[in-house]
Amino acid sequence: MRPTITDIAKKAGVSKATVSRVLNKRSDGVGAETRRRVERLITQMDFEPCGAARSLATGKSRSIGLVIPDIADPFCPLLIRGIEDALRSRSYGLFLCDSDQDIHKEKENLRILLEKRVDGVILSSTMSDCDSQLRLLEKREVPFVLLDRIIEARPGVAGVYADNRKGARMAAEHLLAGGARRLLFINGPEMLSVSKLRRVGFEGGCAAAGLEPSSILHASGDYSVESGELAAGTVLDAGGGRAPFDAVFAACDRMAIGALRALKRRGFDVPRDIEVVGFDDVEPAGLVDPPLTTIAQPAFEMGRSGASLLLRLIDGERPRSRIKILEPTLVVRGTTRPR
Amino acid sequence: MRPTITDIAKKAGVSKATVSRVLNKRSDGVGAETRRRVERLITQMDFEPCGAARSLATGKSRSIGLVIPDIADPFCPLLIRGIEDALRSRSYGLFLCDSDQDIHKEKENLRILLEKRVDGVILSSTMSDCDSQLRLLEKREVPFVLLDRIIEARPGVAGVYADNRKGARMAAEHLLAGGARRLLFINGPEMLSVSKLRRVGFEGGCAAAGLEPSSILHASGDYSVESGELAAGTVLDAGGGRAPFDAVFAACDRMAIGALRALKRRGFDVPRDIEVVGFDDVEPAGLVDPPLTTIAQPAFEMGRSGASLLLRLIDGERPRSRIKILEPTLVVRGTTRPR
DNA sequence: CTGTTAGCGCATTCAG
DNA sequence: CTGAATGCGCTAACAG
Repeated sequence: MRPTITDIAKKAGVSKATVSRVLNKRSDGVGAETRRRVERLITQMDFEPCGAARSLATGKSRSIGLVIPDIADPFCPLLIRGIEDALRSRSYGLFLCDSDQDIHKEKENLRILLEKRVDGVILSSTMSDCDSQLRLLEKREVPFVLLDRIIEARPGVAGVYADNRKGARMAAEHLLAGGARRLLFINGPEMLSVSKLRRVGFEGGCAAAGLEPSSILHASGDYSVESGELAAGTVLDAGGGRAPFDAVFAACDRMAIGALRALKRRGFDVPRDIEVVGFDDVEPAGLVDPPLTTIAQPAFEMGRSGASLLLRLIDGERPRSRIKILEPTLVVRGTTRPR
Repeated sequence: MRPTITDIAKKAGVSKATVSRVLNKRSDGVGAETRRRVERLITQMDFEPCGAARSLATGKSRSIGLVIPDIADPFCPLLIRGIEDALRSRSYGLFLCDSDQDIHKEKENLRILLEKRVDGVILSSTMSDCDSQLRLLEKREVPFVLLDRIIEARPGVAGVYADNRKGARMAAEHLLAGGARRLLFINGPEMLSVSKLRRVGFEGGCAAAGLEPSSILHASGDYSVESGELAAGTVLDAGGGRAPFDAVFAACDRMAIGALRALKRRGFDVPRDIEVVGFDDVEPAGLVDPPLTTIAQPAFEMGRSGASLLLRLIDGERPRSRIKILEPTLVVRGTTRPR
């Protein structure tokens, strides 16, 4: 059987309370000699305190939950890395839930997390226009922070995001600076705040440069490579032999990679004939040929600061700024010409 | 405050025991009328049982732990998908731990999981020649299954793997069938069982075709793109203008992609001049140009069956076969010529 | 500095 | 079919 605090106490000839004290590293209340004796026993029997019992007694579980839309998205691992980095020092556990882009599974996952009595939740939601998940969390008074994805009905809640508007604007500016005037914009599902913001930013960037936003060609995909290829391919094929655009901006790298493929398959030279810019800067972006010029999101940092914000909320702090906007950066690679 | 079983019991005018019975869906012991009343209250107050209390009372936590070497490896998400798939139906929680390729962090993670009192552990270990982690688990009698990575000192423990030897042999056969005779083999760290097996398989495949294994050029990397590029580049540059090999097999896709890049940068035409085969079949493999021919591992299935095997062990079953070997498949894409 | 006591929320006997 | 009692392992007052 696993040793319990009682076993240790007996063997050490002290009370459970004393063992508990050394376990929790309380500096006061235990004599140096006693402490050493107990500590020795603890490592000797290699006793590990029962999290469940602790949790029951203290009301905190020392674990948090992470709910993400799709772990297969290469953006996620970076977030998780950042989260783990922030958690490690505090030795918190991380419950991972993939909601598979399904709002029902998302709620179901949240329920499970509540049962597990996680101390807090990091939520990267599948939907922008639904806040019933949040009500659940609030009702239970479980601290949470939104990551990457905004929930529009709740502008004030804690969250960490990239500046999507700005990033998209940077993409527009970069393309325009290269001389492109006929643009194709492949956006993700508009039910995601992220998509909307990127559209607004991109159109804004164009407008600022005197380009009629209505002149922009629009297409949309679901953030997959295939959808990007399909979107670009469709527009291309509708245009007969000549391409109806000379640059494309896709709202994520995967779709940009799809577009790149569509272009190459039809014999266009990227970046000479047509330029391509993506968004995210996930691993595959640097691997395709030519390597993708893209707007990089600081994913690791996003995860890290999201988790540390959550930890602060859990600790009962009331940080002045509960919302953190991270700066995207333009990473120029091979799908745009040198300026 | 969160409602407890006691609150429900009071409001329903029954005892806690009765509420507990309906909570656990015990078919016997509760009248239909009473049951309905309690159920209504439960959803009305939307009460969720406290996992910690349950765990303490029953000795099981309804959650398992997953320890992986590096979540940034694109192979992981697929595993996790499979695991979640198997877990979902049983509504188990999943604790995720990334050990960052560090055996000490791996043990540390295991400790945390033990404290959390997970019902079982899925371990994809960072090292092949170390089994002290396993002793910890065994001492605590926590069921576990190994995933993807073998621990050599423990041939008998439960695990799910791909047939690495066979996969590598298939790679050799494919390359040889294409007429290649001068081979470069870029392997991963030999401290990983997976690497050893792939080497044995590859050399075996060559030998079977009458190719002296000693004639194979060897290089090694750490499973990263950069290391693959470096390895291939070094051999290439040592060979002067002409390549000292006409085909390369890398022990993982990332290194193969790196090799591909090294080749292209030096002006070699893949697959005309030199052929390349990878291993894993992760997402980037299909994205590079030309798309990578590779040996696919059934990662999702690996995760799924690993998790369901673990679940069976947790349930106290003694499955006849505690080891499952999955079949790899050859995926022919663009880095090898048509046969 | 240390021990005693009383729960935390639930499952599980055992009675009725 | 239902209730009362007990304990899971630990922490947190409160005494001494």
